[in-house]
Amino acid sequence: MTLSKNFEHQINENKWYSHWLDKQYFKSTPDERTPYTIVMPPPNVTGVLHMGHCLNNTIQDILIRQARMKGFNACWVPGTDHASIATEAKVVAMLRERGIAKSSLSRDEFLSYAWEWKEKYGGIILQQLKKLGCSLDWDRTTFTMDKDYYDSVINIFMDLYKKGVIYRGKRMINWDVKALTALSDEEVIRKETRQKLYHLNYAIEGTNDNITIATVRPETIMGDAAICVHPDDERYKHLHGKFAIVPLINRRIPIIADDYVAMDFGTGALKVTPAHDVNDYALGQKHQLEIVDIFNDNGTLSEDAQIYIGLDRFEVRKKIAIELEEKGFLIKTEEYTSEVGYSERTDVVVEPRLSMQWWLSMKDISSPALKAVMEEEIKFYPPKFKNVYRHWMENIKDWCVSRQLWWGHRIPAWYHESGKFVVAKNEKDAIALFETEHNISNAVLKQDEDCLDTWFSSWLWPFEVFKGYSNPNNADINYYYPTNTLVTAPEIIFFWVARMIMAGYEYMDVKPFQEVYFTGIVRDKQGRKMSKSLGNSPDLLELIDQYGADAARFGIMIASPAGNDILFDEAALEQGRNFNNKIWNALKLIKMWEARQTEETTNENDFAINWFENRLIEVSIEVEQMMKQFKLSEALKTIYTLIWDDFCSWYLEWVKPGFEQPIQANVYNKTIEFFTDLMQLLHPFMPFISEEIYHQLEERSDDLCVRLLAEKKSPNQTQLDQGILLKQVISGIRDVRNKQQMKPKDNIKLFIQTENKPVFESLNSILSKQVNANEISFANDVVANSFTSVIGKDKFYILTEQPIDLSTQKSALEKELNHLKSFLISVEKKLSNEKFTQNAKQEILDLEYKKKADAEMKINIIELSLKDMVG
RNA sequence: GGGAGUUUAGCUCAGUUGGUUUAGAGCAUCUGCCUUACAAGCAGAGGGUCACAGGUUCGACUCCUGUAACUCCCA
Repeated sequence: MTLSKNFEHQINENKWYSHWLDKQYFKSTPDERTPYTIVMPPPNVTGVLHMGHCLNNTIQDILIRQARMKGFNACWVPGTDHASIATEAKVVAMLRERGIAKSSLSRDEFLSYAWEWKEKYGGIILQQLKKLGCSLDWDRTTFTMDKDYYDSVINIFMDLYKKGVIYRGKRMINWDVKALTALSDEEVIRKETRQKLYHLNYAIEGTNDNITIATVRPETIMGDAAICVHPDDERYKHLHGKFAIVPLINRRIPIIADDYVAMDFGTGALKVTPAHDVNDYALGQKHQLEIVDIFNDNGTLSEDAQIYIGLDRFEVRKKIAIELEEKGFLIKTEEYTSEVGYSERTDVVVEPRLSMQWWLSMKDISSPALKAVMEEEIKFYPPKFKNVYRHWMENIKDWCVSRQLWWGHRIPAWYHESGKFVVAKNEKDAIALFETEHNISNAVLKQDEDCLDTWFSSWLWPFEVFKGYSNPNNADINYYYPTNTLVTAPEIIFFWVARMIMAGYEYMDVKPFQEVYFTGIVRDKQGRKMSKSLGNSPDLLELIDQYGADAARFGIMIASPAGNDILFDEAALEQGRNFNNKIWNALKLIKMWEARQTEETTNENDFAINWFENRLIEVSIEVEQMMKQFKLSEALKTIYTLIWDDFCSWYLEWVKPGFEQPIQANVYNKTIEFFTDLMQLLHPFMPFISEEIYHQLEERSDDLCVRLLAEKKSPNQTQLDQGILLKQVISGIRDVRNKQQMKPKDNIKLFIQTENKPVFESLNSILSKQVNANEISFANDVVANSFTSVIGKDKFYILTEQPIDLSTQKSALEKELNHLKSFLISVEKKLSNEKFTQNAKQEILDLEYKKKADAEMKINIIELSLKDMVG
C-alpha cells in the first residue's frame, strides 16, 4: 500500500470520529475506576462555533483525553443553554421577517414558534464540536429547558423563596429598551462614550436669578425633582431652601443641599432625577423627593414628560437641546467622555429605571462560596483570579433574577387581583396555598408573565446534568460529583462560576468542581477582541477544512499560555499543518524500511536507541508535570520539539540506513515502538493524525484513543548527557563545514583529540553519517592543515581536500577566547570577594570553582589551537 | 476615583523558594543546500544593557520603593 503524499485530514477526521463513536469510547457509566469529570460550559443554543469555543473545548478535550489514557473513567458532558434574551431576540427577528409581530401572539403561540426554531437551529454548535474532535459523551447532552432541568429550576426558586432568600421588590434596575426587559448589573457593559455636557439655566423662583446645572441628559429635565448643591459651596449657600423652575415645563422643584455633590464637577449644581439615575434615586429617597418617570418601556417619552411625548429619548436629546438654546436656557456645551452602560445582548444604552422585580439576596448564600475559593478548597488557575473573585464576593449586591421575557423558566408566582400573591408550582397548588395564606378560597390567580434570568438555570449545571437535584442520590450524581475541572472564560466568573459554587454548596452541600481553569480571551493578531463588527473573527469551520482539525487545535494551543489572552494568527495553524506533514513524512520513511529488514545485528545503532528511549522517558515526565500545572501550551511545545527535533532530525537520521540498504529488524521494531509512544503523547492534542499513524505503524486490534499510558520509569542521565554532547559535536563540525562553504557532498576526514575515547568509539558510526566523514580516527596532537573545532574538553580536526583558509576560523576562535576570558574574570572577581566566599552556600561555591576550572581549560585549548594556526 | 495585572530578542511567550557556565524557546530574519521521508523541507547563524530610576544583598530578570506605558475589573 502506498501512502498519500500528505496527511489527508478530511478523510481521516470523519473516519476516526465515527469509529470512536461506534466503539462508544466517549460514553461513560459509573464503574470501579476513579472518575474524571468535566461539564462543558453550555454554549447558547443559538450559537455557532467561534474561536473562544474552539480554545475552550480544545482544552477540555485535551484534559479529558489525557485522563482517559491515564485510566480514569473520563466523562465530559455536553449541552446547551436556552439563553433567554439572545434566543428570544432571534425568534422575534425571525417572526418579524415573516411579518408576524410578537405582540400579536399569545404566550403559548410564541413559545411554540420558539421551540420550533430551537429544534431546527439549536445545537448546531454541538455538531460543530464533533469536527474539532471533542470526545463528549453525547448520550448525556443536556438542555437547560429539558423537563427535569426546568422543574429543578422552578423548585429551587420556590425553595429559595420559602427560605426568604428570594423576594419581590421595587428597585432601580437596568432596563433594556430594545429587549424590553430588566438586566442584572453583570449584563451591563460599560463603555467609554463621548458625550456632550450641557449647561442649563434654571430660574430661581421669585427672583431674576438663575442657577446653572450641568447634565449629559437634557431630555430628562422633565423628570427633575430637585437641584442639589454641596452644603459648603459658598456660591450657592444663599439658595438653600429656595425653589427653581424647570425650563420648558415650568415645574417648581426645591434646591437642596447634600455633600454627595462634587463641587468641582460641572457647575457644582446637580439636577436630581430620581426615576432615571441610580444615584439620584438614592438622593431622592434620602430627601423624600417626588419620582417622575418620563419614559415608556421602549425608551420613548411618556405622558408624564408633558412634551415630546412618544419620541425616542435620543431624538428628544437633540431636539430639546435646540429648543433650550433657542429659548435661552442653554448656556454652553462642552465635550465630555464618560462611561455609559450598554446592554450586553442588544448593545443599546441601558436605562436606569425603577421597577418591581424578583431579587435574590446574595449575602445569605455567598459566604461558603467565598471561603471555598479563598481556602483553596476550589483552586483557581491562574490564582490571580482569586483576588477578582474575592473583591466581587465581598461587595456582592442582590441579584435581579426576573426578566420580562417569555422564552425561559416562567416565574412560579401567582397574583390575585388584590395584589396579594403566592409562590407555587402550579395553579392548583397556588389556589390551595392562597386559601391557607390569605383566607380566600377559589381565588382567581394569574401567573407571573416573566421568566428567570438565564443564569438562574445555568448555576445548577454541574449537578443537574446528573439530575442531582431532580433525582437526589442517584448513581450518576454520587459517582461523578463533584466534577474535576471547570474550563471557562474569566468574563463569566461572576455570572456563572461564583453562582455555581453557591448553588453547589446550597443544594449538594459540596463544591461543584475541584479546580477552575480560566482561559484567556481570543484576540486577533493586533490584540483586538474578535467581533462581528470588526469582521476580524475567522470562520473556524473553513479553517478546519483548510488546515485540518489537528492543525487548528495545534494553532490555538501553541499560543495560549495559561491565563493570558491569545493573539490568534493563522500562521500558527500553518505551523500545525506543517507539523502534520512532518509526522506523515516520518511515517513514509519508516514504511519504506518495513520490507527491507534484516535479522543481522550489529551494535552500531545501540547508542541511538538507548539515547532516544531515555529522551522519551525524560520528556514524558516533563509533559506530565506541565499538564498538572495547566501549562498546556508548553507541554505541546515540548512534544513538538521531541517529535520534530529529537525523533526526526536526530534519531531517525542516526538509524537511517544508507540508500536502499537494509535495516536491522530490532532497530525497526524499536523505531515503531518509539513512534507509537510519541503518538500517544501527542494524542490528546492532535487526536486524528495520532490515531491514524498508530494504525499505520502496525496492524492493531485496539485504538490509541483508549490505550493506557505506561508507568513512568526514570531516565538514565549519562545517556542523556552523551546525547547532548553528540549533538553539540555534530553541530560544531557542521558549523565549520558551513563556514568553510563545503558542499554537503564533500567528504571530510575527522580526527578526534579526547581523553574519553570509548565514548566517541561508540558514536563513531553516527558521527561519520552526520558530518559526512569517510574516515574518523583519534589524534594525540595537532593535525596539520586542518580546521579545528573545540567542543567541551575535546578537539576535532577536520581535513578536507579544499584549500585551507584559516582566517574565518581564526577570528571565530578569537571571539570565543575573548568571551571566555571576560567570563573568567567575572568568576575570579566573585571568588576573590571574601564576603561571597563567606556567605554563599557550599554548592554555589563549588560551582564557581568548576566554572573557573572549565573556563581555564578551554582557554588553554583555544590558545594552543591559535598558536598552531600561526605556526 | 478604587482594585488587580502586565512590561524579557522583530512578534508570541518560558524563566520555580535570589546563585546551574555573564538570559531560554517557537515564529519571523539571514546564509548555504531541490542530500531519493519531508522546500509545508534540511543544515547553520545572527539578534536581548530583562520598561525606567533608586534601594536591600557578597550576588537581583527574580525581593522592596517610586515613575511611566498598556490591559482588565469595579464605582
